[in-house]
Amino acid sequence: MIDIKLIREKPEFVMENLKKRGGDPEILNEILEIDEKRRQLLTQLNQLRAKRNELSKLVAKLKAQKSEDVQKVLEESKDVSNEIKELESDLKKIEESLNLKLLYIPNILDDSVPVGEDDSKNVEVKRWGEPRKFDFDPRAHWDFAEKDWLDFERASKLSGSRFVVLKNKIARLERALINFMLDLHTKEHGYIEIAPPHLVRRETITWTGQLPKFEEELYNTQPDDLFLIPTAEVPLVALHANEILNESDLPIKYVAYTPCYRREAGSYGKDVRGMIRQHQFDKVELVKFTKPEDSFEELEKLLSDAEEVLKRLGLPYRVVSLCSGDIGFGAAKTYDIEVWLPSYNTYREISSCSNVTDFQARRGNIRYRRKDNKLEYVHTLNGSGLAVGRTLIAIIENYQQKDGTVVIPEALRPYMNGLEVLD
RNA sequence: GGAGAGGUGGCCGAGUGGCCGAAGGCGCUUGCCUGCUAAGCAAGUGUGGGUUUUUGCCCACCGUGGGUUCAAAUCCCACCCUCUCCGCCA
Repeated sequence: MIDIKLIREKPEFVMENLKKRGGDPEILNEILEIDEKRRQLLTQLNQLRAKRNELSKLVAKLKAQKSEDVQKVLEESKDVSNEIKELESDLKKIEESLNLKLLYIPNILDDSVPVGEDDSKNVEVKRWGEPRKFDFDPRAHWDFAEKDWLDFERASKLSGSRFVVLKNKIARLERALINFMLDLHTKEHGYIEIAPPHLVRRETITWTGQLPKFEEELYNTQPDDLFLIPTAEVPLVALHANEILNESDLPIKYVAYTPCYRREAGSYGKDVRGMIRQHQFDKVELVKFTKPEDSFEELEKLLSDAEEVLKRLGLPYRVVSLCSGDIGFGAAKTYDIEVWLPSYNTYREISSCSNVTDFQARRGNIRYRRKDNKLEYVHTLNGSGLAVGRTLIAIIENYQQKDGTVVIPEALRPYMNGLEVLD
């Protein structure tokens, strides 16, 4: 949620921002119109309420004096009260419609975000590592299904398309990856490990921005109206909703491993082969709460914490800064980390690191008290560190050998009981 | 699922119709005091909104939404949430 005052005071700025994202700026005019109406009504209402308060005091006073004028004042006050009731009901409707519209406005972009319509305008920031040259035809990860590692057929028997069953040593490698990532971020990067709920309330997921706009992307459970989390970002950010944090506690850094559940509505036909795009995937997520003045610096650190995972695994990657048309709804700035995948002969997203500034803090009312006792919204940041399923794919594809076996990256061997090769 | 208790400011907690935006305590800020720290003393300290050039003025907020009343933290109704005990259960 962005500040209504910003829309009121700099409408052309907010409009420009919306255009850069490819949104329709007309909604802003609607908001301004409703806001104007709201303030008029509020002024009128406040005057009436002031009058009622005054008359009520007068009643108390006259009653104490046993004055005969009481009856007249009571009647007048009753009239005022009725008028107030009507205006209050009008105001409520107006505020509901205003709030709903505000929930659909995306965050303000940082100046450094490249302007462009789609992912072709994303800007590469850096590269690390060299894509390996194969002296044989490398297999795509789904070709390893025949080794009885990945079972797509049985998965679809159980759950439909976009699910996979991991078997044997690959299942174990997945578990090793999770532990490796959690250990790295907790022991070396200073994150606190959290094991959050995977089902959350409608309210919770509104705080973080996935609702109301992206409901069709989420799995909803009935009859309790709980949502399966699409990312651990949701419960991690919501941990401090409606709280006032201490300045001295910031930045707060959390890491959590969870499965993520996404309906992937609107991505029909995309990445149908293999396990690149699944309805359920494992992810280790990083979340930070920071002071506003620190958030962009913390984004760079968050990015580097995520990059470190790929460096230790020896997987070549590049970092791109997402352009205005490709960046997410709540983000002010986003870096994607893309890992080299031989099967696609290109880099594919494996992590997304964003500074959400005060967008979620406003929605979830997450503030902190400065030394001068003033309250201020924190900034929230999130990033994958990393998407585990895609990391698994990257390892299989990048570390495969001619005989169909896969070398285990050294950093993972302690988590695999010293095993060096998957066969 | 059954029975009960409860949701008040950053925290704890008092408050059953007007004198309550709310006692008291803790915490925090500032000043004094003190070799240092701690303690002590004094003052200050809720949030949000509208309006205003400023000082200010006004309004709302005691889980949420309705209702009763001239007037609601306080009375009534519904809902949400938390806790305790019992049952069931990994």
